[in-house]
Amino acid sequence: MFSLDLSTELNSRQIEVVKSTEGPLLVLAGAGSGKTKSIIYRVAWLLKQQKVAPWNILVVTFTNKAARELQDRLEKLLGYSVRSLWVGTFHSLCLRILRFESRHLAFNSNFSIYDDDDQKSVLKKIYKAHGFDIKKVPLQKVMAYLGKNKNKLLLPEDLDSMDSDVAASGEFMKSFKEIYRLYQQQLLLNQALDFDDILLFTAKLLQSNDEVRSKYQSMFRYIMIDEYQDTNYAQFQIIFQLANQHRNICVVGDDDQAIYSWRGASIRNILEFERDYNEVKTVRLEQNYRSTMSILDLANAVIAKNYRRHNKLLWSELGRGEAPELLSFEDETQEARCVAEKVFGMWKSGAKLNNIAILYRTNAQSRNLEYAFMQQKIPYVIVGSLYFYQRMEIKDILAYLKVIANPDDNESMLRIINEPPRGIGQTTINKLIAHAGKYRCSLFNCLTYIEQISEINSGGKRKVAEFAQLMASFKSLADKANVLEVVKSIIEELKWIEHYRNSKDQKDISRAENLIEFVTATSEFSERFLRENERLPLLQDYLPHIALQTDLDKVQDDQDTARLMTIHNAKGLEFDTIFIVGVEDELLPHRMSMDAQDGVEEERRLFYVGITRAKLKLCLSYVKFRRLYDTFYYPKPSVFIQELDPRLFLDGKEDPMLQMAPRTRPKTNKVILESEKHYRIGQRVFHDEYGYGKILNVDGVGAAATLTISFEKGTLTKIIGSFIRTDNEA
DNA sequence: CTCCAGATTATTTTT
DNA sequence: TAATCTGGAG
Repeated sequence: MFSLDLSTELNSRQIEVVKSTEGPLLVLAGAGSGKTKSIIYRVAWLLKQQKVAPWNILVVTFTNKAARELQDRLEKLLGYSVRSLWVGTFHSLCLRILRFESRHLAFNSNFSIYDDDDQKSVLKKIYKAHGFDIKKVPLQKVMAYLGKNKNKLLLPEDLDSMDSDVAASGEFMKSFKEIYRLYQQQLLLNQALDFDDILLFTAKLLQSNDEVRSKYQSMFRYIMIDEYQDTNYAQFQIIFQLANQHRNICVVGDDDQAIYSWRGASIRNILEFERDYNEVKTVRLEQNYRSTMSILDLANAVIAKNYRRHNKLLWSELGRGEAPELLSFEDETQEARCVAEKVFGMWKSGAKLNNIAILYRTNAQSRNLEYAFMQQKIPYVIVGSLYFYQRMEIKDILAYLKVIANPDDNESMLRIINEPPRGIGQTTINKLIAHAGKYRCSLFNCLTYIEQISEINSGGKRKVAEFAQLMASFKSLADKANVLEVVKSIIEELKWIEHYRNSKDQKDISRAENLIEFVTATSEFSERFLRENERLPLLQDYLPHIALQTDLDKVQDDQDTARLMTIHNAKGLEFDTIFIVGVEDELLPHRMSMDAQDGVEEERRLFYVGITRAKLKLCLSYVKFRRLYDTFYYPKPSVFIQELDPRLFLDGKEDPMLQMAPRTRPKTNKVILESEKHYRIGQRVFHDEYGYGKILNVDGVGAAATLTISFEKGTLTKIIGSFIRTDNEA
């Protein structure tokens, strides 16, 4: 008889997490404190000891990868597979609910899912059709606001009754509301949801429909949420609704690792869990099983400077270890070269490259590193830079699949109607769009009676008819055949591989390879689906799965290559050796986040996340000279370092840079000296006549510099530095 | 449709 | 600075 041996595997706090199954439980789990392990044992305990049925348990993770890993480790522990357990991301959970409950919605169950690119292209069409000015209503800002509002569960009609957002001026808000309304209308017409809608409509459905709510409430007797610090309001509401009957909700997280507030995540959720749910039991996991004490001392010292946090102190029994190193370099090139040399040295003395990671704040920083690694001939991979499913050719074939499953999806239809080129030109397409708009039908629908559309000339008609026939044949295949057959058939019929292979462009060659990889991925899905469900995987089974996949995260783990990535991407990972480069003011903390206290605190958490990835060795570095676009400047070491006791670092000797002695340097063209520099790109400034604005470019030095400034009232102009004021002067 | 030149824009991005 | 996007011309 299987029994769970908790005491040999877990510490007393972790056991408390496992056994406190009834009522709300808040687990404050520091970095590396074995929280995933605790969750896994908790699920196993519920299943084995409490005899809870697997379908009564819901575990929500933040990434597909984490979900898969959790499921795998659980099955390993139990020794058998538990299929009916609900393990997944918020989006996958919500997608399942929405598809199943579609009769309560304005969408049919085959709705498409739009990613950011699709979203952008829908918005652009709205701009064009309704004459919105991209200068006055920036697309970026609109997209950010769309997300913000949806994450707060605010639909266009909710905005009217509210006072407009303080940060946005009246005119922007007026246009935004209109665009938001039109955008939702467009999505409905296309039978599509964007990522935020998936959460939004699930939350709304659970709030408004008693029948649906109580069905899921009674189903989910035990709920566990990982990475609770990164949940947003919509996710909070979903969980709040689901947990309201049994109230056996366990949230696990670390407020110190909240680094996604700019995506709508609210640190409030974890800070105020105790207020949201009464009679909460709180368990702190502070013992770290990852890093040596000298690394944890640094981590503790860094994060202690934050105000808005639950107090925690990490400790481990792994010994003091080597003290973190703090290095300074002349410039980025030297920094990159030295990091590469160090990595090379470790590699030669037997270290595994896949135990080494180099972390940076912005993607742009990877270039120097890549170059240095290439020079040293060190194998490396950049983690998470290019997303497989975001590639052009992959999005193309996905668009085919989407249209076949959901004929109302005009957005995808427009993407493929002439891809690969089949002689259906813009003129014909415009006529089709006009016709579809006039008769309120989908483009797909128009294709089927193309002969009756008099505006289109006979050549166009013939081409369109051919295309319509092709799509019809795909559709009938998709109704009954394995999705793998559908994918293969599309690629073959369109002669896609040949099309790319015949091209002289190197990019097209790799596109052909990507298509083949897509077939492989489909085939893997098909096999697994057959095994688990004992029936043929249809297109409808594949699309929801694939829509939520971001990366084809396989290969990498086993290859012995050094890892380069942003600090954000390093979250949840661990390495023997960590380098963090560019630990400078205006880079970490990033200049764009330095205006607000909250922004700086989040940057500090980001730094903390980076530090706590290291198991044995940590090396931080900054440079004295850096280039930003066409401007040169002398950065200071990050405040996050300056505010620390230097003895936390190797040698502990005072770096001259850290004492901030005034430096004298030869004047070079375009170089802005620290002592003279008053203005930086992105800085917020004030002008008596124009009001507040943001510096777009700095030409020259000090008060005499010519500044290009975009003022919030809409003026864009060049001004001599002495005519404006900065916040520091105010 | 395709190509080129000028314009534009540059933080992070679990889904 | 440099990469990507856009629109107009051919």
